[in-house]
Amino acid sequence: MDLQHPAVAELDLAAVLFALSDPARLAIVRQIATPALVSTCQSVGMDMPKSTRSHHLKVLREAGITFAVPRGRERVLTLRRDDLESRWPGLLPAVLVEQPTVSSV
Amino acid sequence: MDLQHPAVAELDLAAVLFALSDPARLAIVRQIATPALVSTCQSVGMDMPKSTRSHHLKVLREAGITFAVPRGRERVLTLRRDDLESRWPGLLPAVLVEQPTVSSV
DNA sequence: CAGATTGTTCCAAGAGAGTCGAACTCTTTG
DNA sequence: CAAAGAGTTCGACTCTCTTGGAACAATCTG
Repeated sequence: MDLQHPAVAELDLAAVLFALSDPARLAIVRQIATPALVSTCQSVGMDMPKSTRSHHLKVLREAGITFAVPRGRERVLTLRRDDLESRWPGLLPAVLVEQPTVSSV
Repeated sequence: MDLQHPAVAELDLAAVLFALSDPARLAIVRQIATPALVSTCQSVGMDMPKSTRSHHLKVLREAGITFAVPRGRERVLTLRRDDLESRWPGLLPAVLVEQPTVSSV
């Protein structure tokens, strides 16, 4: 059960974009991005079954978007902000921008 | 055969990321992004059958990434840089950054 | 108008992705 | 050691996406 995180040089843009292109995963990423909030595998995406959540977390991890560090029997999730920033500057911040609600004026 | 381009307010981040997450479409976007080069539906992605190309261009257009203007019997393709920039600042430039080749040093 | 060019649409086949229950591993705790 | 908690993996189902040939629509040209 070794956690495999791709190296920075191995990151693939298409894979990163694909991982972020799913609404459920995008929501998870936004939760992890929330400061002053320690995310674990089960603290995010609590609206879905754990097998589904585990699947999405795997996609994010293998794309190089998240980092999972075991702590006790859980895993602390963080975003690989610096790695992503060094590879595609501005990409992650752009995606994390709060979406403006469509107002009628 | 009316070309439907979504309005800026209707742009969906997940849809945009999904459209960009395909290597073939990403290559097409990079070609269209090339300055001093007028792109048309058949000048891009010449390595694939035209029905496949048409499909990818439709995905990009409906996601709001490209704009197609009829000119004679062809269509001139442009990127909706300003629209995307106003919605997710920095996103498109980040994606268009030239990928560094993985060198062994 | 006939023919060539540009691009779309339709259809079918194959591959891929999302969902989720059930069984499993690993770790902490009593 | 037994039980509970956190995550993963497996398998099956469904749905979507990609691909590409063939037929079609629209436009320019001779």
